Amino acid sequence: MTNIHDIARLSGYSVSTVSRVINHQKYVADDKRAKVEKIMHDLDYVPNRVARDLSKGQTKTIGVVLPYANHPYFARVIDGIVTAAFEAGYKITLLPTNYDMTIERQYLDQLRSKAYDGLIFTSRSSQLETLERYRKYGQIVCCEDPGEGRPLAAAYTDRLASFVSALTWAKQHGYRKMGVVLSRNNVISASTRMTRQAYEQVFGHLDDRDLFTGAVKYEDGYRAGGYFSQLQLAEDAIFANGDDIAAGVQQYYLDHGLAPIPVIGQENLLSSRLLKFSTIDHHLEALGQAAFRLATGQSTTHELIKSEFIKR
Amino acid sequence: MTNIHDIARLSGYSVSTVSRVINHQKYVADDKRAKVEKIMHDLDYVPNRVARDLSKGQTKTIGVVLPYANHPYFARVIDGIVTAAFEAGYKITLLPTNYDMTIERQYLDQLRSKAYDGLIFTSRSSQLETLERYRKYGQIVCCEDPGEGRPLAAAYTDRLASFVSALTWAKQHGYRKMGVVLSRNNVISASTRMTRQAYEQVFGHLDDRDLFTGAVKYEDGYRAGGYFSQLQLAEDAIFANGDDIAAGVQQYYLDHGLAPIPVIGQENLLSSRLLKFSTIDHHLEALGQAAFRLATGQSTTHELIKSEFIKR
DNA sequence: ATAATTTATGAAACCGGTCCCAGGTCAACC
DNA sequence: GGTTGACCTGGGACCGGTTTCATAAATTAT
Repeated sequence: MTNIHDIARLSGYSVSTVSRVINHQKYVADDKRAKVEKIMHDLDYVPNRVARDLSKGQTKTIGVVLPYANHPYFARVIDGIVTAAFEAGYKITLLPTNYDMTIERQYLDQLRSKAYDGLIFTSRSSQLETLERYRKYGQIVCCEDPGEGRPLAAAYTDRLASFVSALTWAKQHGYRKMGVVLSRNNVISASTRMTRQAYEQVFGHLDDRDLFTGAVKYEDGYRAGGYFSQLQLAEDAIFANGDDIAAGVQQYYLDHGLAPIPVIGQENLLSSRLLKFSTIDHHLEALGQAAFRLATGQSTTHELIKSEFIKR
Repeated sequence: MTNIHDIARLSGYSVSTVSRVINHQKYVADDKRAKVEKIMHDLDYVPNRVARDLSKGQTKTIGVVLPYANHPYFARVIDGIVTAAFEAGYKITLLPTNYDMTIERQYLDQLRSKAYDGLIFTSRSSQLETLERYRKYGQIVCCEDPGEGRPLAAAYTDRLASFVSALTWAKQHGYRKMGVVLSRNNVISASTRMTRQAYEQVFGHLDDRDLFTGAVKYEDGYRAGGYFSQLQLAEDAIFANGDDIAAGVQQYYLDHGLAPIPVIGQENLLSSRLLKFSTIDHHLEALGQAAFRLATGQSTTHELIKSEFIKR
């Protein structure tokens, strides 16, 4: 494989000069530039990207940590990230964790090893403190509100506000009690925390029996439908952590000849449009774009993306 | 930032020995190994990934070329690729092209520059010959049947067979003529070629007026619905290049009070389950996994993934 | 006891670039 | 005429690892 030294030798000039030509720097005489370019072209030479990255100490690559690749939530965020990265000439590497802390730690160590210039945590299992500890090895962006004074860049949606307005709207519609579907029932998940908080603000105490957890996709929603319909707790409606999940709930009631149950979903996916139920659009592409911008910067700014409650 | 030379100096041993410890090679005395490990641990040392990549001449990274990131077809393929890559300890970089040949070429040049060990083309705009020319710089996998004797690895679904069986089934159901929705109406797109071929095999000549092109997502399907409904060509049903698109077609008819139109979609997405129309599941995760395996191998094998027609 | 292996270690070349710095030319300016 | 500064060029350290090779000690085989 031909390298910069070959080009230098063949052109009769120095490696420095060739490097200047490659990088379109000034202070190269026109004739020499032309000659070097011709030789590079004739030899079909392309500079080695890895060598450049090593020398420069940066890879122009951002790692995106996410639990699973094929999930509409993350697909939308990734879309935003990839779009912004493409425009900025950055590459995006996908880092699936399946919510395994050990694997998250591996990715943090890869950041230390200079494999990425920065990391975006679209979701996390590790403590915020852990992420902060790795902050010195590169930019780290999280997609939730880390709280005031945290030395982490963050892009997040105003979940609480949108949840409150959605639930308030539901209450005004006469729903006395709602069932809630969540993914992870733990304190790490910002979505879970905000949902509980909004629920209690609007409806009061959230009984654990009105809660179905572990829902990630349609089938889980379907199971949640089974759960809520068998329960005799008389939820008037269901607030789900995703449109596909909400669709699953509704479908269960439909399949079993039960009275249709109103649902509110999230993400404004196709399913909510087809079944015409209300949803919250968190503008995840914008979230992804903001996260990317933060990942390439130095600041620890917090950026808020407005969520939008869509009544149907 | 501490490097391998620091560890060598502090431990009193040579860089070679430290390297052996890092890579768990044999021929290091137990006591020295322990001492080196202790020092690495104390200094919180992590070997630089880029330096290793440069030295080894491989990055353990596969680039995935795709038109757009947020599309259910590619999301499923990516899911398969990422899953397989994770297990194999490889990284996946997303390379969006928006079907721009110039950009595809850039990614091919990045392969030359050793930025990736291999490239997977989930879709392409360039000629196959172009891809083949870059074959010598790394493994290249395409997701379509490149034909016999082509020096390219390939993983693809038996589109033609599944299309024929779907259309045959439709014909047996009494549909005399079907409208067809496609994304790109050109000879590069394998999906387009196979669709035309299957249609002509089952229904005979495909009139251009029965064809709606440029459909990528739900809204495009909706527009296609408008097109077909206004046309007085009496298509009995629509064969679409994706479930979400098929759903759009149906939704248009529904919204405008027209008689429901049967549709056949593709990918077995949620929309087809919710609206209960037939679809073809191309098992895209399996496709992605196969593509990844090929990308890390040396062979130019062709791997066929069976598609499945799901009648509803 | 000697030959043949296996084990252990370090020096140094190598991967392929970037970039600082030193040195030289030449026109402009005071 | 001397200083200044822009322009041009090359040497070589540097980024941080891997790997080949030479050397030597410790085992094992004959």
